[in-house]
Amino acid sequence: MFLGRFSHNLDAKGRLAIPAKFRSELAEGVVVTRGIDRCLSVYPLAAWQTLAEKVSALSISDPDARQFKRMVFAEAMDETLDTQGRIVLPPELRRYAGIDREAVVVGMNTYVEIWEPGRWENLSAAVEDAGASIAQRLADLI
Amino acid sequence: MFLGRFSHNLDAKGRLAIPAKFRSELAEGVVVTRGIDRCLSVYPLAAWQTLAEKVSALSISDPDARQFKRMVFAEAMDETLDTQGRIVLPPELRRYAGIDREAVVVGMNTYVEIWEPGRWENLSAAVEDAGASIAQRLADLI
DNA sequence: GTCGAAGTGGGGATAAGTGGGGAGTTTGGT
DNA sequence: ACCAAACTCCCCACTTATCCCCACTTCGAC
Repeated sequence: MFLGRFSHNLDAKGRLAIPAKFRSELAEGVVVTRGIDRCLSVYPLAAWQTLAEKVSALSISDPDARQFKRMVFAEAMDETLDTQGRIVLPPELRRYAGIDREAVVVGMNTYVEIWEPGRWENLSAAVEDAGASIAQRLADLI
Repeated sequence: MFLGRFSHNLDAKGRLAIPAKFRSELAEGVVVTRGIDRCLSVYPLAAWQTLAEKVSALSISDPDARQFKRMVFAEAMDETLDTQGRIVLPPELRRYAGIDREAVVVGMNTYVEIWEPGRWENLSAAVEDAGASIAQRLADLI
């Protein structure tokens, strides 16, 4: 269960410290890949594997499905936390998310998202204004 | 589990270094053959055998199936990694994929694809804007 | 204030990618 | 049958990147 928001810095080698609270659930390994809205998604290994099976099972004869498959697997990286609880963000993924030195690490219950601070600011500001209506729309789900 | 995208160079002898992360899963031997969309496919030996059975079982009376069968088996090469973790790409397969000096090695979860860099660029540029929808589709699978 | 845990930063050992030399085999021609 | 050319495969060497480890700093708790 990943909860909370943390601001951490990348070092010169592109390493990002994972919040200590998250580490035990990610100790088996993680998969980092592109997320929605230009963030990065970090999945615990077990969660990724169920996801990967579904993607792998897609028809090979459908060109769209082939392309989808390629992007999912080619842009994903599997890693393990280093002894300090950090992961390396490869340059391609940093570019995709616009992350330079600072990053926001966000718990999303079953997985973790990583954001460029400015982008995170914009989105959460937008949500605050629209908060009432969004909440109203989604309240029925509870 | 093959994940990620790597740019490697062929040497003058047509050898290609397999990313170190992939080697343990390919140590038993590999089969290199023509892939879809003018790339090359590299299968671990065990995965190839199950694939070969399926292709073998295709109807011999269907002309398309016969032709597919020929393409798969006639152009396939079985190899083992050399002591440096490299494989040789035979000239016919290089010509098929348009590979000269550089190549992109792509993890596809259960197997590996090898691309000419320009061709890979084109394909990924085509879906670059679709990146968000890919992530969306991925999210829906969770 | 002190202690401990967490975040941050860098040095050095180790492995990976790349390139080339050379022994042993095969191939094809004379 | 012999030789020469081509090929394969193993080994060595160099450069670069990766990872592990150690050390400093900051922050919160007691």
